[in-house]
Formats: sequence, structure tokens, C-alpha cells
Amino acid sequence: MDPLLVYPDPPPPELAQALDLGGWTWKSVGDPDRAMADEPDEGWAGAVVAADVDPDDAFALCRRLRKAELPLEPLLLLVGPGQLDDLELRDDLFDDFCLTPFRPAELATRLHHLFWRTGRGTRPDLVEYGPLALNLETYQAAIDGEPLDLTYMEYELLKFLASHPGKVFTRETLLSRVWGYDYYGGARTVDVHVRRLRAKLGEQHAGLIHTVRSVGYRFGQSRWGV
Amino acid sequence: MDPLLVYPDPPPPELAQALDLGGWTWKSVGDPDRAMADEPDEGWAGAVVAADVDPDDAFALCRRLRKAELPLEPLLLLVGPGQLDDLELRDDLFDDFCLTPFRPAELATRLHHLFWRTGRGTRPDLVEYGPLALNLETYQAAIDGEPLDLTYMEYELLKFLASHPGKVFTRETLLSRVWGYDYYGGARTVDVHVRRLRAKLGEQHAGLIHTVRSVGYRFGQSRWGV
DNA sequence: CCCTTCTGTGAACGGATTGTGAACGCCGGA
DNA sequence: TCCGGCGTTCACAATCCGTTCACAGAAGGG
Repeated sequence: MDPLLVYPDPPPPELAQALDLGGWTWKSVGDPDRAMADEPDEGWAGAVVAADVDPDDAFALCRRLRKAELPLEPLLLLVGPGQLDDLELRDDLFDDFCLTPFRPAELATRLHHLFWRTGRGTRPDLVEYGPLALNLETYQAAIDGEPLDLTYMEYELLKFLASHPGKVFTRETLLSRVWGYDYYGGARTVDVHVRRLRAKLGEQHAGLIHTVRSVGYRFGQSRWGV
Repeated sequence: MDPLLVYPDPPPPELAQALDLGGWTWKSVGDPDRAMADEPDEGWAGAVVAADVDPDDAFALCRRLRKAELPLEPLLLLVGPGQLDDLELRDDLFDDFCLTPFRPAELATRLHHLFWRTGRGTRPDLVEYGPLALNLETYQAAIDGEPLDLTYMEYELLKFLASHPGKVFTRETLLSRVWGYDYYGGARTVDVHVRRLRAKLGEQHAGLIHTVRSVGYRFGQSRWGV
């Protein structure tokens, strides 16, 4: 996803933390010129401007961004409680605002809603490991950008494994965590699914799922380097 | 000025006080039917729905208001910090939200900004995806420019699916979001409607609605191409 | 080197899930 | 009251795919 423009540079720690936690890619700039210079080819995905530190500069930046040939949106403003009056005559400079101090979840929801209503969709929930990517919203998987045609159980198993890279799971654990705690069936079922997963991952990536003899299976590299 | 619709009845004291303080005229209602019955001739100017007391009823009201011939806007939602997740799939039910407890000034600013931006008509009344186009005002659908003759439920289902392209929905989710939260009926109903939609979309475009076995249905392609 | 144990592999069975056609009942209009 | 549209439900067919089994191959211990 394209990066968000964030002001100022460096941004307030809570803001940086909330953005990282939400999985956004972003880049902070300290002044309007930098914002123009650092703009990616595809343009900024949106902007988050903290106006509680240096309001004048912040609003100046908003104005520059909005007056460009292609007005930047969505634009989320962060303001302190005492600044609400400042917004009165500046409706055209922002799309939404968030009062500081803010809850990370509120920021996330506002960004999400902003992207929804500006029609660019939102960042998908992904599980990624190296060349592998699982889209949790669409139930689709891809490796090296190539879509994988997985069945339901294959997808669930791979999702679980890839969510805990490096960790070894016994067949019993996998059965209870992927198939369900009340599942009762043969442990060899896991083997067969692993085998089909390896086949679908392709010869090149079949090694992503390691067999740990006498124990179970492990996805990705072990935590001890090998 | 036309009155604001306020829910519930009576509204939380802070809300009533903030509205009065801001000089708004408003009228509170306790249920959706009342909201319809008490609607002034010129329609409501907007709505403020407190969803932190009885979320289910509140969202049901939003739904009703938005599905009316003339969807009510702007609609401001009041939610508690723990309800942020509830907003995830309900982007279409509100225009802005405010976390409780709130500062009166924040509510005032949000309302002000809402009226500013809805005054200039930023709400899309079209849903488009590839060859498909839904006109939300006239309840008409077209594919490749050819009008589709859809029934009400078919239209609503297609609208919901096409509004979230790529995302997989379970039958239960579809039932609650398209048919209504209080709907009680068999999940296979969804299958039949999907089948009829596919038939009306034509052989060429029937593939727009994908079946995700053991999960549900998905509209359109994923973000990884085919 | 042999034996045991564990895992990979191919095939087949059978249950679960979905597609399909048809019928039912409700409701508004003629 | 009849009729047609529409949403829902049901029964059956088709297909998918999860599971199991048997066997072969690999790993490890003595």
C-alpha cells in the first residue's frame, strides 16, 4: 500500500506507535517542501497531520496539500482539546480530526472510515512470511505473487502455521488448534494436508514446512538460525 | 433550522445539554417507528445516535434511516471506547462518530464539519465495480451498460457485496447485514439469491460472485489478480 | 546390517457443502 | 377474489474435499 504522509518529523511517539500497530506504512516529513519532494510516484495514500505541536505550520501544510492540482485526501488532523475553535473556519483543510490524547483504536477506526468513504478501500489483513501472503479478508493465498488455490482446511492449516513461524507443533496440537478442540481423528490427517500444502507451494517453497521427526511440523526457519 | 433526530429517548443528559448549548433544535425518539412517524415534512436535518446504551437498537435505527427512500444524513454516532470494533463493517451506517465520554466542543465541531461537508454533497450515490454499476438513488443496476432487472432483495444483496469487493462474507453475516439484524431464517436463502443474481448477471459475469467453500461468498477479484 | 519407528505417497471412500429446480405462502394490485 | 411477483423453503443431484488406509521409503538405534 502507498505510504501515508505524516507530520511532523519526527511524529509524536503515540502517533508513530499507533500507525505501526495498525500496520500502516507511513513517512514523516518536517515541512511542506519535504512533503512535495518525498511524494511517491503514485502519490500519498493520505495524510495524518498532528496540529497540536506547531499549529501554524501544520495548517500551512494542510493548505499546501489541499491546494495542489490533485488535492491530497483523506487528511486526518490531530488537535488538542484547546484547538477545536481553530477548526471552525478551516473545514476545507481536513476530512476528519482526532482529539489528543487519543486511543490507538480510535485513530485506526477513523483512518479506516476515511479510506472507506474516500473510496480507496482499506488495507487488507495479511499474514505474511517471506514470499507467502495470506489475505484473511478474501481467504486467498499467494506465493511470489502467484495465487494459490487452497481448500478450506489447507488454508486454515497454513494460516496457523504461518502465524507462528519457527515454532514446532505436534500433530495433536495442530489438530486441536486448527481442526478444533473437540476434534477426534487420526493424526495422520495432518500429514496428508501438509503433503498437499507442500505440493501446492511448489517445489521451490515446499521447504517452508519442515518435518521435525518424532515431534511434528514447523513453518519457516527455526529460531536457532538453521 | 430543521430539527435533528436524536436517539434514544430520553437522550443521555450530556448529549441533550451539549446540543442545547450549541443552539441546535432537536427531537429525541425511542424507536425506529417513532423516527419515521415524527419526521417533519422537510425531513430531518441530520441525526445523532447514541449507540453506547443499546447498540443493537441503535444500529438497527441507523439502518432504517439509511435505507429510507431519502437516506438520512449527516448521521453522527456516539459510541463507547469498547465499541470501536463494531464500526468495522458498518461504514455505510454513519458519517462520523464521537467517542464517549465526549467534550461538548468536540461534538459541536463534528456536527459543524459534518454539515459543512454534506452541504456540498460528498456522498457517493453510485457503486461501481468493473462492468457493474448500481445507482443508489434510482435503485437501478446495469452491467456493461445493459440494465438489470433485479428484485429488491437481489439489489440489496448485490449492493452489499459490491460495496466490499474482494471480502468474503459468511451466509450468517450476509443475512444479518442485508436482511436485517433480527432476521431469522435459513442460510440457504442466501444461496438461492446468489444463484438468481448469477443468472441475471449473465453467463459472462456470473463469475463476479465467487463461492468460497465452507466459508461463504465473495464479490469480485482479490487484490492479487485472478 | 537389521529392525523398528516414523513419514511420504497414492488411491479410494464417504460425508459435507453447494447448485438446481420446483413448490409454497405472502402480499399488493387488478 | 383472482392473479402474478417475490422471498423463502425443501428435496435432490452433483461436486468437492477431508479422512482413512495400505504400502513404500527414510531415519535412527543397537
